Amino acid sequence: MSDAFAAQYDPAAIEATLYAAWRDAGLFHARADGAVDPYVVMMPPPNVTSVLHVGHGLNNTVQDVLVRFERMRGRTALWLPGTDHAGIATQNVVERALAKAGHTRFDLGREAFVEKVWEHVKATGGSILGQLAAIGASCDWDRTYFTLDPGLSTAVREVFVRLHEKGLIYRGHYIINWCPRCLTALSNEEAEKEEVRGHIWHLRYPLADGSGHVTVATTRPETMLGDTAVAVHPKDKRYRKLIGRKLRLPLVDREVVIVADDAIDPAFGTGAVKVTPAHDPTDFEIGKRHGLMSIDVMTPEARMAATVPEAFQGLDRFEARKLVVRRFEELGLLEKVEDHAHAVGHCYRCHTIVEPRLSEQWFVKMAPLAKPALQAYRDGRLRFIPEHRGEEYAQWMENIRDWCISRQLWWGHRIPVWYCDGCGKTHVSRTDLVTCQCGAPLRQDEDVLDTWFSSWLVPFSSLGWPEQTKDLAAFYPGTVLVTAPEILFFWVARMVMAGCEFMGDIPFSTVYLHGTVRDTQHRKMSKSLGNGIDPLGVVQQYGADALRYTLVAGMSVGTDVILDPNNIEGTFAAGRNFANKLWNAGRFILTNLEGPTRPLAGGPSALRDDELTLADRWIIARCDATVREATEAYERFRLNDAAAAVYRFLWSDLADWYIELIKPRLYGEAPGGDVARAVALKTFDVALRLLHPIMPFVTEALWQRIPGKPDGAWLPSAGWPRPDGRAASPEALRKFGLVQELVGAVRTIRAEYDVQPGKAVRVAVQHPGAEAAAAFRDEAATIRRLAKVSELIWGESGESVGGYAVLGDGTGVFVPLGDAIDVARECGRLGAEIARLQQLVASQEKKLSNEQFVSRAPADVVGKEREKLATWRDQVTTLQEKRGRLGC
RNA sequence: GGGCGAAUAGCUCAGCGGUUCAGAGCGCCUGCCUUACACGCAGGAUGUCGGGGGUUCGAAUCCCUCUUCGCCCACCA
Repeated sequence: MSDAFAAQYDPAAIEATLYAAWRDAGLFHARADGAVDPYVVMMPPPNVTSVLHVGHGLNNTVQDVLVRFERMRGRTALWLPGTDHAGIATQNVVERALAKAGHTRFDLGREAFVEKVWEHVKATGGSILGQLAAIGASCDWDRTYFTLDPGLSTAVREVFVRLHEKGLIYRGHYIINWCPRCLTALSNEEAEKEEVRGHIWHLRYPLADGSGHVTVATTRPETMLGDTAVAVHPKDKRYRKLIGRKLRLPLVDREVVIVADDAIDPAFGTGAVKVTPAHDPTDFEIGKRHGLMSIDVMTPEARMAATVPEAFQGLDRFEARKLVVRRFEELGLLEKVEDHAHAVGHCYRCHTIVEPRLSEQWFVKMAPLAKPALQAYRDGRLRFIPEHRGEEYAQWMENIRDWCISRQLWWGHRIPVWYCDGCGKTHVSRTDLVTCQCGAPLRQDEDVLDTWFSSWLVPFSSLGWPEQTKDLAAFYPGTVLVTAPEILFFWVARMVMAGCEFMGDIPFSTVYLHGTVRDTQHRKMSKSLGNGIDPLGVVQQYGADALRYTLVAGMSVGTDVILDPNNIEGTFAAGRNFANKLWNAGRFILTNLEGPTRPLAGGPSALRDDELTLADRWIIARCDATVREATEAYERFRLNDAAAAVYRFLWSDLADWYIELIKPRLYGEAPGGDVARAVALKTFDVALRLLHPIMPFVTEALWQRIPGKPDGAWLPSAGWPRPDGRAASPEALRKFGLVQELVGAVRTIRAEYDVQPGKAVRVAVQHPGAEAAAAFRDEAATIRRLAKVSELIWGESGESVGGYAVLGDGTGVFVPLGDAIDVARECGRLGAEIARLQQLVASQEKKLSNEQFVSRAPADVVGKEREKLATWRDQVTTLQEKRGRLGC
């Protein structure tokens, strides 16, 4: 450590050094041998090429706080980091780079392209992990994984083969979500439904015999080029007679039949539905039931294919839509157009509208996997925070649909399936195959697996599965999964299913879903909106602790974190200021240790009561209460409460009061300096530990300077403070509370009467309660010092002009101010105060004269209310006496 | 179309086992460079706790309803 103890905390000067020291000391490494009550957190692996954004910042700060907390409590804490190869996203990045040079991946060919992606990943990939270090993330870097690592790839194949053997993986022709931009199939989850305001067109299809027409309603007129039927409900009287009749499809001049199908809702649209089996899932099912033809009318890029009339060929689907509508209009077959809002799927990577498309893909049968995963939730073995998220999980599990896992990409785990063109056999294999048993060469399936097909395995694949490793034995199942709600279904739910299927147990028992970081208009932060906050910029300018504190203090269970990208200073200053406050409090305590002090091996309570002042006992009690509050808050994931508790203790109690009032003792102007030093140091030490999970750097920087700290000891492994029964003292809290009230009252009077800051005043304390009297005697020096009081008078001061106040326990406070004050103003003030109290008295009397209340409310409640009334009455009497003496 | 959250000081939010609960931080106003800190100290103002109705001796706190935001799910073309 540098010896500089500057008046201003400089995070940039110490963060990197401290982080390296922790890492080099092996503090973040969890040993599988002799692991103690393991606490395991799987980091949601960021995309390998991504750059840290504030969402990552929030997610990883939360994980780090939890992990540091549990590690300090002595548990073997494993926070396992990794990166995701992110199939579509990463391939897109490299393809865009190629496009700039005027090339496509097809120009390069598969092998060269994949090589290129690897180059890109090796050159730039994983830098996000270094960025996590910059915010203080205490992950076990020795175990960092990449989803394309050999070990994880083995796990992927193992899982594919096992599921296939169980009949849970199959290949088939179905309507899937197709992204015409990424040129790949997507899962249902990857096609994000978004409300789109469009139109619904009513198109007339003439009957083949010219005897009339049927009107169909559609939101996608261009698909009519691929219609092979019109369907109506079998019981729909309007159309019953037409079932089986033929229609002549305009534009394509094809005859299509009218079929009856239960899937049709007679109440919607016209009750007659055009059927396009190749471009709509419902139509596909109808087509299967009625043996209809499927005509694919689009190319992979969603242009009109060679299967449509020449006039439409090559047109983009939306151009084709316009043209179809125009043609219908020209033919007099466009009945009407209505506005219509409906949910349309968008590619989650490039936001292009997905096209439902018939194609051959690989699927995982999900229902059997969902069963135990749902059961775990129903049993209470898997819990969600906030709780209501569990219902979303359950709903999804209950309505689960099969998972399309094949992607028409090149970057990813290639599907471990080989086809023989000789004998036609299909081989599913753990190892690469070259030749078929029949002697013919094999060719591997061209597709790769969905990126999530590797990430759903990480709770065990990252620990060495399918090998039975020590890590796996020690750290599976894990403990908590921390993430944003967005990937609940993509990742969390699937991990639970994989854990149940392959490990026989859920991978974690708690899912903590924190909010999303949004701007003040509640918009998600994103590059395209330009409303993002660069966490690394914040770290540079304000320090990692300020970033972390702001994120943690701003979050509460179940709500989003709102930050203002247009007011970075206002957003992060509080965190920076707090770090600086801490730094200066520490600077004061640590530089005032010269002179005798007490070794406090057993904690503050090791001091004998008779050598502690009221203030000492108070701060010790407050410290102890803070230990309880903070610990419970961390345990309950109420990180903002933990932050607030320690903030209050450090700033309001320790800095504002205790440090101020022990100054005379430290300077040798009052006895007990050794005890004050010991108490200040010890309570400060405790506070540093309590705050370390949230603000690791500044706490460590200060803790390293604590004298007597064992050589080579670091805060992350320094242990967690325990609540101490002997330290708790309600009596000290009450009594010192009265001292604070008294000081506050005098300060208020001083301010109200513009008494010069340097000028001392006298204070008369009148009919104090027993505790107040004792407290004021004990802390007379404190009162004199903090309220600038020259003399504490017991009873009457003999003067009549001055400021009055009444403390909560009824003690009167009179500050004689001689001619220096405005009598009329003080009379008014007293009058207002009396009126306020009288109102309270009146409503209290009413309450207590209410027979219903007195008889029905619990006795202790009634007793308390009576006490309140008595106190207020006393206060009124006191104030009226004062008013009388002022001659109001 | 289903399901679910949230509405409390100018801002972000606590408080929701009913009876000192109307609070915190930031912001704002006033006075202070008091030998740890002006990224500071002291003092202060601000809210019919979204509207309406109900239960109760008593409701931000429980129930109903309305309004406004937000989230999740959904093959009504």
